[in-house]
Amino acid sequence: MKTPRTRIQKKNTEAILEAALDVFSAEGFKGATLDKIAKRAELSKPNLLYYFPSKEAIYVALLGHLMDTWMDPLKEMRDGGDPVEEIVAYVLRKLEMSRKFPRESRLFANEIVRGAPHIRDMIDGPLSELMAEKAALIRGWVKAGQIADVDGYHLIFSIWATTQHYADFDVQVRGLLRPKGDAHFSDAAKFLEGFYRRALRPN
Amino acid sequence: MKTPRTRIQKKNTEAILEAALDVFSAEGFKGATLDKIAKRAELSKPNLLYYFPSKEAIYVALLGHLMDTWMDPLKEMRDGGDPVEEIVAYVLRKLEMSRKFPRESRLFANEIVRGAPHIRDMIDGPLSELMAEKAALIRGWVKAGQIADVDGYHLIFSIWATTQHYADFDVQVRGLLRPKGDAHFSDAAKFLEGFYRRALRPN
DNA sequence: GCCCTGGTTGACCGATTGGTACAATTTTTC
DNA sequence: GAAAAATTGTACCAATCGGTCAACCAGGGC
Repeated sequence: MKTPRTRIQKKNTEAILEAALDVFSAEGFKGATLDKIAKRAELSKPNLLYYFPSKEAIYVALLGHLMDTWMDPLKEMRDGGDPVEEIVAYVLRKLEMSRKFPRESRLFANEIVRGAPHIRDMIDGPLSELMAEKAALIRGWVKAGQIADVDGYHLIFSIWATTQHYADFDVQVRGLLRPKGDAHFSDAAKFLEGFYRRALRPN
Repeated sequence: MKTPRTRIQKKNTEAILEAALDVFSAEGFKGATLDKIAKRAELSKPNLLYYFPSKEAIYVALLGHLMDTWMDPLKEMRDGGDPVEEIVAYVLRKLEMSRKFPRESRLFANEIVRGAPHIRDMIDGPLSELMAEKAALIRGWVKAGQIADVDGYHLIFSIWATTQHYADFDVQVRGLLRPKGDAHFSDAAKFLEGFYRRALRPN
């Protein structure tokens, strides 16, 4: 279903993708069933397969749409003002993504844990290039003495890990922070901001 | 299968759990099948169900055995020498676990992402208590001015996230670090050690 | 030899699943 | 408003999966 031609097509494909995101992110690819997706989208199962050729096609459509928005925050980390603030801003942007799009984060996590069978070429291609570019940017900052001596790749890994943790391991975080209720995202922001600022401060 | 009574029982239950760890960690609970586990354990499917009452029982047995060893490194973080070194040592211990037991880490990640349906009581119980204890320990270090002002819970979350990332997202890490080959765990150790040391240094 | 207990298996079953056939219906187009 | 195209639900199929069952085997003690 590449170019929706009618209003009803657009509405239904959107409903399907929305429902599929719900189900796939909660149950994984194998755990999700077309019946569950159909029910949540308020469509019949054959109707799903009228808009998408297969279960896998729905999944791939979701992942494809996701990858771009997932890489955007990193693209915005540029050479400009204070490098430390630039990186901290990226951390907070990424954490905000975890807060606003936890389902997308879990879908992505699921795919990677399973060996990324559907997006391997994305990782080896566009993501790899973006990563190399930003790692080089960080290397430049290090050489200029503007931030502490860190490896760009592992710094970015640590940012991904710490921020996505709040989406992917949400149940654990909430379970352990229960007395504190629901305000843990702003606590996390405060912690990460201070943490990265101290760790990156030159000298 | 609580207490293996014969030699052959012990051998087979171990073979089953080993094979199940392989399959469950790679494909998730739903994605794993008894046939795959049986084949990898070189046993017949009914034979599996002679030793374990159900697929879920195998899974639960794995998780139960895992939780303890997973919490051990944190237990060892005690009040003693330099708090910064104590925390850094914990980070490296945890990273070493990711290197040596990636399947266990992925199994755990899978369970949590899915909402931890089988180990929720473990999280709300023993893990919660351990976490509270260690968070209090960290709070003490902060109040004594021995480490920077950080929240204990979020510090521990960040350690879990950064270290487990190398096991759970192994495919992505390897894909992006490809030119560097396989030695990325020692690079990660160096990065994390410097990172946490700088971020935790008092003042 | 014989038995007995632990261990093993091929054949099978019911439930679920992804996907299809097709007729019925609605919407668009002229 | 009728023909054409797009959309939708009912019934169904083949494959797969977790689990069962009755029969069978191994080998040590008598």
